[in-house]
Amino acid sequence: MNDKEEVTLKDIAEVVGKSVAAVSRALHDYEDISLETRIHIKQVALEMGYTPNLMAQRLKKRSTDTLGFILPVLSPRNSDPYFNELLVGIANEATAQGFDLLVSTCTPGPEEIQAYGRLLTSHRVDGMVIAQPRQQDARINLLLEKQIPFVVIGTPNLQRNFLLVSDDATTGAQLVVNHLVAQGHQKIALVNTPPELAFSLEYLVGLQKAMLEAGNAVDENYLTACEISQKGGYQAAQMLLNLADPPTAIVTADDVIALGVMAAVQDHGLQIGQDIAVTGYGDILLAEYSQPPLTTVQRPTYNLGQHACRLLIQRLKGESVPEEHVLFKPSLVIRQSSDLALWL
Amino acid sequence: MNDKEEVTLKDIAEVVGKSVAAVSRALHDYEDISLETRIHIKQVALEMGYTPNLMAQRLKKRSTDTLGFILPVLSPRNSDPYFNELLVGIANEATAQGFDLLVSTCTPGPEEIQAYGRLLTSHRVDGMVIAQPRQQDARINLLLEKQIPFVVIGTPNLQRNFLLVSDDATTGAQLVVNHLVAQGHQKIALVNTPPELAFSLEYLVGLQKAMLEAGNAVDENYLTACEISQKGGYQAAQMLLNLADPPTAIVTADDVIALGVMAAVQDHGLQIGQDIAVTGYGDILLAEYSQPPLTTVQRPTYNLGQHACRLLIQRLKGESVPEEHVLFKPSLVIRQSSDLALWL
DNA sequence: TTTGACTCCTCAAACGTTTTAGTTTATAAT
DNA sequence: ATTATAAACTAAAACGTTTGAGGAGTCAAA
Repeated sequence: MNDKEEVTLKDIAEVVGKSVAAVSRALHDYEDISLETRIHIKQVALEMGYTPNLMAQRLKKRSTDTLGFILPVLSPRNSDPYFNELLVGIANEATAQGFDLLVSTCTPGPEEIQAYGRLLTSHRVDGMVIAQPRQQDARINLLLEKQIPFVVIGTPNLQRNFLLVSDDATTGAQLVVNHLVAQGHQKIALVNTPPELAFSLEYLVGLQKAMLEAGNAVDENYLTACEISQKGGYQAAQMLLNLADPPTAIVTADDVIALGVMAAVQDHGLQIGQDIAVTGYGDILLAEYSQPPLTTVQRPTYNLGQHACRLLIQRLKGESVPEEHVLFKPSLVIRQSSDLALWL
Repeated sequence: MNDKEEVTLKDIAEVVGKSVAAVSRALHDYEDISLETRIHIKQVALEMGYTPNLMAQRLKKRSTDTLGFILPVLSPRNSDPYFNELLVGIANEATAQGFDLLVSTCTPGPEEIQAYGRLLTSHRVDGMVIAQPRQQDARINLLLEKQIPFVVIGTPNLQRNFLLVSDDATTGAQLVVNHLVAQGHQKIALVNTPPELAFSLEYLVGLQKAMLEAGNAVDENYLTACEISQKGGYQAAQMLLNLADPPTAIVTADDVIALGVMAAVQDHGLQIGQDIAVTGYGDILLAEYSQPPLTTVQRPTYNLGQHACRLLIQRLKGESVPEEHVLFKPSLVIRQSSDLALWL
């Protein structure tokens, strides 16, 4: 009846006529409580609708069974589908393992590190998930310094001792370039993600490597970058298309950018996939339904999140983590934005 | 040096030679501690790098300053941009107000209610944010029954005593239909969201009302619905286009659905915006960059999340909440998918 | 000298657990 | 009759904080 009164161990203890300690031990299946009593206590606990007070447990155990994840947000409206899929992967795995997930947002920049500090302070979380690492990542330094367990979801070009789950951007870029070269393209331009991202370097390396192997020169004017948004892609593409000698293919380092590029190309009066090829990276759901459908590199985003979370929890539980670095291989998804043969 | 040792009130008390109680009171600016002492204690606390142990505070205060939000996820890959924008709005506001946000995921269905139960149990969160309410919403019943504070982000057609922030789908639908009628359309079809959503009913009502006012008959065959995904929209559109007397305009209740519809229309060899009009709802970022740009109803998603969060926190803090229901007015964004004049 | 008021502080309980170090009782071995 | 062993439990401390009640000291008024 008395809905608002929480049932505590003490209440149970009174009912069964045992000590609080006995009740606690019984519920945790300690062998030094007789089986009979254990069963009885559990029964009573169930009947009384007992649920342990998490805060008390956490205070005592000095751990929170909670992970933290900070969503980088460029602007209120702008949120990358990549992070959502990642978030779902992380959240699902955390839930499956009985962990809570604390999500915060912040715009990348100087205050970002404060947001992290806030979360790390006061035993709010046991560990953190870091996405989209940068070349010099203050967040990683902070976590290393504070000795908070964490896992990074990013690219393998980070050499440090921490858990890392990544896709292989270099290979991804090579797959794209090889495909375009096979389609007869020589004038291949790049719209990369911002240079401070660890990803960007790797993608650029892959592109250059593949171009070199194909005996294709890399035109400096063709190498651009922009923030990860349609707008950024749109503007970058405009620039490329206005060059004296415009490219015949535009490789982008992100599907969201590619969508912007495609809009610019179309506004320029060109036919995507016929006059000019466009490719993306990530294979977000929209890639398949864009007009025309976008050739892109499939990144196992959900699995990245899931696996990262799993690794982090393993480490938190003190289990030995089999591999510190896990690398997912990308694959190319060829659609009409880059393949003439598909237009028939 | 001793990095891992947390500074506690006791440590400070020893240093300043006062009691733990005095330190606690000083840090909370109690008047019964002399100003001098207060300043001194705060100074020392700062120097020692004291941060309160949140779990201890929460245990004592019996509140967590944490909100819960459960992301409905149709499938691992499929996550609606709407929820992300909502999430960002909620998370930003929560952070701004010093609240934590616990995010969980679940697929709508029978186990969903367990996910909610898990979060509500054990003082994990002080309040919940519910999005995308349904006609008979078990979640809302659960929360009412358990007497947990919550806010619903949805549509105003829910008559109950709880905090509610909503956009006006009925008006949104009317705006769309009026626009299409003005464009000369008579054969207007609807691809609605699933009927169990509170939103769907309201959208349908708006559409019917506007049609009636325009003296337009509503053809039963034109009224369809599907899950919120491109695929769903694609299939629904295929059906509509294969009718003996296909519509000249397809109104959808969600931008994501609209993107699928557009793909189907194009695969059908029709020119969107010229042969047939397509509209969406939500004005997600992609709507502007789709090909052609999508006419849609602008929903202030970020603000919905932000405002809902603000209301909930107000209630949790015991402040009186000015209005129980807040209604945001939608506006129509006309783009080429529905307006011939824009094609010149 | 008592009384009261005021200032500045301390005591100790409380929040709900978990866990260490026992205690009690019964039974078995010496 | 003593001692060891085991089984089934309990008392109490601990986690770090907050808070109501109260105490010591000072000062002024009666």
